[in-house]
Parts: sequence; C-alpha cells; structure tokens
Amino acid sequence: MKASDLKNALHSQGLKLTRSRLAVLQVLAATSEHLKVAEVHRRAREIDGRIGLASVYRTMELLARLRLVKHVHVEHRHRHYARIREHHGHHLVCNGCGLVVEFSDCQLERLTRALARRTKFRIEGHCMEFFGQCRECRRRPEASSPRGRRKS
Amino acid sequence: MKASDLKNALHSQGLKLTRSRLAVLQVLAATSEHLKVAEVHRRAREIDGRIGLASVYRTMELLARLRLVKHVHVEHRHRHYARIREHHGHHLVCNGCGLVVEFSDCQLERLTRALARRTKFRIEGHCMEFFGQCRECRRRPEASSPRGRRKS
DNA sequence: TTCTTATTGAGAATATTTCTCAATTGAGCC
DNA sequence: GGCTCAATTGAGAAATATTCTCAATAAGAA
Repeated sequence: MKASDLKNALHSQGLKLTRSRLAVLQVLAATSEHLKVAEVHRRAREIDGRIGLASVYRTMELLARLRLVKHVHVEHRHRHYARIREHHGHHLVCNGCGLVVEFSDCQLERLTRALARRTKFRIEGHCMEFFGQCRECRRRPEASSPRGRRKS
Repeated sequence: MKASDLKNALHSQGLKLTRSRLAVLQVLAATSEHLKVAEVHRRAREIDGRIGLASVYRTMELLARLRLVKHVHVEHRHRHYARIREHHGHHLVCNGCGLVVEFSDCQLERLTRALARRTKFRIEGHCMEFFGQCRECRRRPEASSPRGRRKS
C-alpha cells in the first residue's frame, strides 16, 4: 500500500490525504503485527508528534471501511487491527509475538452453501482466524515475548 | 445445559453453584441470541434482583473458561456472548435480529494442515463466524428489528 | 448447626471509545 | 504563490465498558 494508492482511494470518496492519515499508514506499513489503537497512536506520534488519539480512531475506522485494515479478534479488551494486503484476506496470528500472516484461500464456499441451505439464512459474510505459535516462537522456550507484545 | 451439569462442572474445580451463577445460566438457557454483558445482567436481575454487574462479568468469564459460552465477534463496542451447546461449535449470527445458530462441522482440518505446512506455525486454534440474515429477517422488509437487537 | 472459603454486591477506579468544537489544513482554482 | 471552502484535526470532556477492592454473605462439608 503506497501513499499514492491511499490518496486515490480517498479521493474517490471526496476525502483528503492528511498528515495523520499518512502517519498511520506508515505505521501500518512498517509492521506485520496487529496493533491496538493506542499503540498505533504511540508509533504515529514518533513520526508526527501532533497526532491526536481521536484522529487515530477515526483513521482506523476509515481504513477498515476502505478494507485496508481489519479487526483481529485475539484480544477482547481492546480493539486490534491488522493490515490487509490481499483482497479477501484471513489472518493467522501468533500468540507469542503477535506476528500476523495473511492468507486468502479460505475454501469456505462449499461450507457457506451447505449452511445457507440448511439454515435458510442468506449468508453475507464470515470471519475466520487461526492462532498458534510461529516458527520463531516455537523454537524459543516459553520465554518473554520478543517483539514486545503481551505487554497489556 | 442443566443446573446439575453446571454444578458438576463447577464442583470438579472446587467451585460453588451460587444464586447468581444459576440466574445467569437461566438467562442463557432462555435465549438463542447473543447478548452483551449488560443485557445478561438486566435479565438476570429479573430473576434475582440482587445480582451485581461485576458478578455477571465474573460468571461470563467462568462460563467461557468452562466452554459453556463463547465470544461472538459481531460487535466490537462491547463484549457479546453466546451459549455453546455443541463441543466444537461455531456460530452463524443474524445481523437483523441477533439469532445465533450453532454448527459444528467446520471442515477446517485440511485447511489447518495446509496452513501449518506453509507457514511453519503450530496452529492451536481458530475462530470462525458467519453472518447474514435469517429466514424471518429476509422476509421482513428492512424494518426495525423484531427481537430488540440493534438498540445499542 | 458450625466452620471454612469461595463468592458476592456496591461502588470506586481504570481503560477504552466517542463526542464536541474551534482551529487548521488539504486541494482545487486562480 | 495566495484564496476559498469543506474536510479534518487535536484537545479535552463525556460516555461506556471493564476490572478491582473489600467487607459481608452464603455454599458446601462435616
């Protein structure tokens, strides 16, 4: 995701590419972890000290609407987001370090059809996430987290 | 889920079957919607007016640990729970009225194995949810919700 | 019943998210 | 470069949601 792509995506909706949106984008581009909003804010401030928390909330919501980020459901205490690269992407999340790996072949079409038939629902979407230990974290004996997750 | 089953489940961990746990259980047994904690509390109070909100939070957490309820991820503003009946259950949630239908044949074994092979993760679990419109809500033209969801 | 301990309710304390509003700034146009 | 105007911002207040604390209560065993 480049700034120019975001600019186009925003522009098509009459929205502006602002300093704080750029900073948030940079933060997201620089990580493959999922981040809570407060952490995005903290990192965005390192790029531009003026950015307010409310703007980060607003930006995350906007990016979610544009399908550039997505909620991750590992924690329920706060809201976590991860970047989306692929169009119909799902996430595999490491419980150890927070690494997020994306995949897109979810192979749920058949299940969706079967469920719709059985329940008479019109199925409009799904969410799916996997979690476990990434290769690095598997090697490491159950120690403290390497990439600074698990803090809160 | 009967009270006696819960009692046994609790007992095996040295826990007690209390008034408030019973009331919460009754609330959950009486609905097939997912409920936010405040709503469980409200309903539990109709059964026993003394129950405190903190106890409901504690009880929901306990029931989740015992795998009798589960988070539902439709909303992120508050925490929602739905009852689990089947052992490895997933949820199909109606966006209109909040109805929750459970299913257990998630057919993800193959995908899990493929992902693990490709990413070198040790995959420890997944969550999956479907959403859409139930049969009733499909019939009804986009009107206000029948079962009182969407309020908050 | 009595004893022990888990559990409770109430309210305070925290944490998270949204709202409000005046001030700023991006983008199109000259 | 300036000008204009609407979108956006930051700050702090407000609203919500969740957890914590602790004395009082009640469940279960004997």
